[in-house]
Amino acid sequence: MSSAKKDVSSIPDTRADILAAALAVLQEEGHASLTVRHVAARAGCSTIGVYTWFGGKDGLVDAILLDGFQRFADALARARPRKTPLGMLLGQAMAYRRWALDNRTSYEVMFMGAVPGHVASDEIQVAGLIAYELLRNEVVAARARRAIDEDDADTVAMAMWGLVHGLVSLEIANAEPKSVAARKSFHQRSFDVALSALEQGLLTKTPQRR
Amino acid sequence: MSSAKKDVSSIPDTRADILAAALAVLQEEGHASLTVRHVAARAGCSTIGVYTWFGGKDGLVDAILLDGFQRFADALARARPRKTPLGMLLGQAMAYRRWALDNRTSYEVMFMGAVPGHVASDEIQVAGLIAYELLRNEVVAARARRAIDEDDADTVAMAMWGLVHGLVSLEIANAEPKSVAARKSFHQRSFDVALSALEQGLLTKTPQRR
DNA sequence: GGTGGACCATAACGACGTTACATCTATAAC
DNA sequence: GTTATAGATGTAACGTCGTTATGGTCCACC
Repeated sequence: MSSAKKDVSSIPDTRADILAAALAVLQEEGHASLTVRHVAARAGCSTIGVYTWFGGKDGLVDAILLDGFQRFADALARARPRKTPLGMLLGQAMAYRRWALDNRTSYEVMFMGAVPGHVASDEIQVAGLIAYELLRNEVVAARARRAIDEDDADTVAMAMWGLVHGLVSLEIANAEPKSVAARKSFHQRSFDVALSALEQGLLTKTPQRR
Repeated sequence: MSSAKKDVSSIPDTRADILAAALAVLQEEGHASLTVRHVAARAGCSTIGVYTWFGGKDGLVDAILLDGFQRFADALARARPRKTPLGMLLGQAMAYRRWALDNRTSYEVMFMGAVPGHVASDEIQVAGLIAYELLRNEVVAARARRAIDEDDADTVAMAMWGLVHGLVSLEIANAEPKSVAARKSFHQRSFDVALSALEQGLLTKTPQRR
């Protein structure tokens, strides 16, 4: 701005700066500090930059979500391979929890509605489904090898997702930063028990009526 | 205010008026409209009333939460009795989902952080644990009758709660008001499958290591 | 040189939670 | 009956939020 003129390699500067600043704010200061003014100041521009490049705060958060979903899907896709189809499924569940705990602020924004008034655009909702597709594919694979005895893959995938999401979001919501290791191992254990139970249960045909 | 003087029976008026107005706003207009000014106007007083009787918006939301947790615990306690201990447990899970879907806005405030900056007071967090205790009691009862083969009741209760909360919050988050009945039955089915699978799994000792 | 458009800073708007200040009311003391 | 004290309340304001109207700067193109 004041010193040298921008060189050629940094023409589309401001947009990237703002997004980087927003991600940094989110990670270092939490969602409460994710304001247009603050992000703009950290990016070294005026608030208007957010409106020029993202259309407003909603657009900025959408960009944050897109980034988050991509990193999340990458983490799931890189889950350690297992020998059995059910093992693959459980491996994804563990990768899910691991990523969520390692990326709390992102997870909270992506799946726990941490940004107050935000409603995700259609495009972003589609991006969010990519991770679900990864899970669903493992269900289909497991079913093809008769490791799961339930007709509808979406039903099983949703059951799985709900279990994992629920436990993880309870764990994150309960998180006092100073919490003892005991709390962590408790959540870890609940997670393992729930997953094992689900694994056992998925091996048998589930009754239609209760 | 203008007409007749308040009669003796309505001395502690304003506090109840404000709380009722807040609950009405929440149910009829959603969390976005839950502002101090709006609630006060609906209660027929100035914004200062919220500060006099609740200490601020946080206190008002705490009162809303307290009301919600009580109604929620009542609903769980009134879950239809079943014959088996595991049946009782599953009955509570169903009552949980039923209440959450019938009281979406309350559930969103109570368990999904729908009110932006709100941090629940310690007292409220304790109130929230009452519902958990109901669930935990059923787990203990089931274990006493050897219907569950897992040592730690908290672990099982948390697994159960996580499953139910996760599925319900996904169902609520997905809720387009105009959504078709197909979506509902899909969630219903996922819920049943997950619950049945968990039921099967809880009948057997879960492995410690994976 | 002139022109149009993309980008941006300043300052403002309305709404939010909150609070300082003055007023009003009701009860207690004399 | 008068006065004093404490609590409840209304008005208006402060600071912050997302957002926008206004106007200026810079650059490609004719």
